[in-house]
Amino acid sequence: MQDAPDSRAFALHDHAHCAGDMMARAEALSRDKGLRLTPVRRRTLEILLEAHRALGAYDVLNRLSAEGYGNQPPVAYRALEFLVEQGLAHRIRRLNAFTACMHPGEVHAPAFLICRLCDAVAEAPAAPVRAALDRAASDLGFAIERSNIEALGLCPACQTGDAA
Amino acid sequence: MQDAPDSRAFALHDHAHCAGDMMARAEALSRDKGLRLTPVRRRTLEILLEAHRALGAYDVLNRLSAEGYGNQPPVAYRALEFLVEQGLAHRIRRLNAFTACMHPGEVHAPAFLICRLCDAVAEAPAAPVRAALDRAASDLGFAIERSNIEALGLCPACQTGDAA
DNA sequence: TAATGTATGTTATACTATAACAAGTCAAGA
DNA sequence: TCTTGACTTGTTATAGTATAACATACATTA
Repeated sequence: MQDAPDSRAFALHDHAHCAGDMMARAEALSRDKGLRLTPVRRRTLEILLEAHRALGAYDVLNRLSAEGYGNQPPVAYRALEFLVEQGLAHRIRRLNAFTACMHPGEVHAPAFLICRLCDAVAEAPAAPVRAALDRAASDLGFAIERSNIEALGLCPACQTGDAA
Repeated sequence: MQDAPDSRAFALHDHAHCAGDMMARAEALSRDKGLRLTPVRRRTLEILLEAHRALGAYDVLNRLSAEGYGNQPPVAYRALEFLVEQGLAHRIRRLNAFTACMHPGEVHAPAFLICRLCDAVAEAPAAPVRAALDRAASDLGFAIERSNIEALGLCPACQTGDAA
């Protein structure tokens, strides 16, 4: 969980800018919704944005505790849970990890594309996927509240030099 | 992980029959592919079919060891891994659990509908979902090898008496 | 400022999963 | 038949993930 390339949408871009932008959006969102984006929570989100890849709860915890926050699991889990509930982060179950949301505030049902070689995680737009899923569910009379759509495979970069 | 109603497709049906049918298909599949459906593996599949819901690895392990098989985690994990690889069972990541596949042999990319009240798990046909996911992935140049599509919500039964 | 709800910190423990090695099984070829 | 090699099972040990429960601190509002 410590070493993976800095790639999220499998494309080069300006980290500092996208991270700053996300933080600004998170601030605005919290203000609007009357949420408390406390120091631990804010810092947790920053950590996810800086890492720019999926981090395990204990990775986050290590960083938090190194900065003077609590050093027990619930500290990280609670902050992460808050972020996920508010749509500021996502949980990648396949990796037992968390990642900052790249489209906070927007209604979206993301699909995650996980490269099995480099561990990069991309948040793909998945409105059509979610629509198809809703249809499949309603055919069975099931009402979806939340969904996890995750795919494992090879990112563009790893397909070319495909060693596996 | 011990108490949940016997429901998979949110519909009444003949367990004994569907379980027997699945075992027969598993046998045939193994013969055809030259696989070794050993006693532990066979029994593990039967356990999943009998439970008729998602079971944790340790639930399976308890049952196996009660019947004289090994009582250490790898025993269950290996049998379950085999079944998943052969398409005879599925792993439900959201529940850290496993469930027998209801369509072994057929090519299918299932979506799992998980009721948050009664924990029932349905394997929904999801070809259109998978197709949409493939499209979203290929737009980003990502090649999907395996996918997990899971949704949390309310099953038909729990929607009516909705206590939550 | 007292009361109330929320957030954080801590202790302890529960749950999930795998690495590594030993021993047994089985089938194919020497 | 014997042996080899691949595979399966069993076991020990440990790693990794997650939450319950309680105590303390903070913030908001009555």
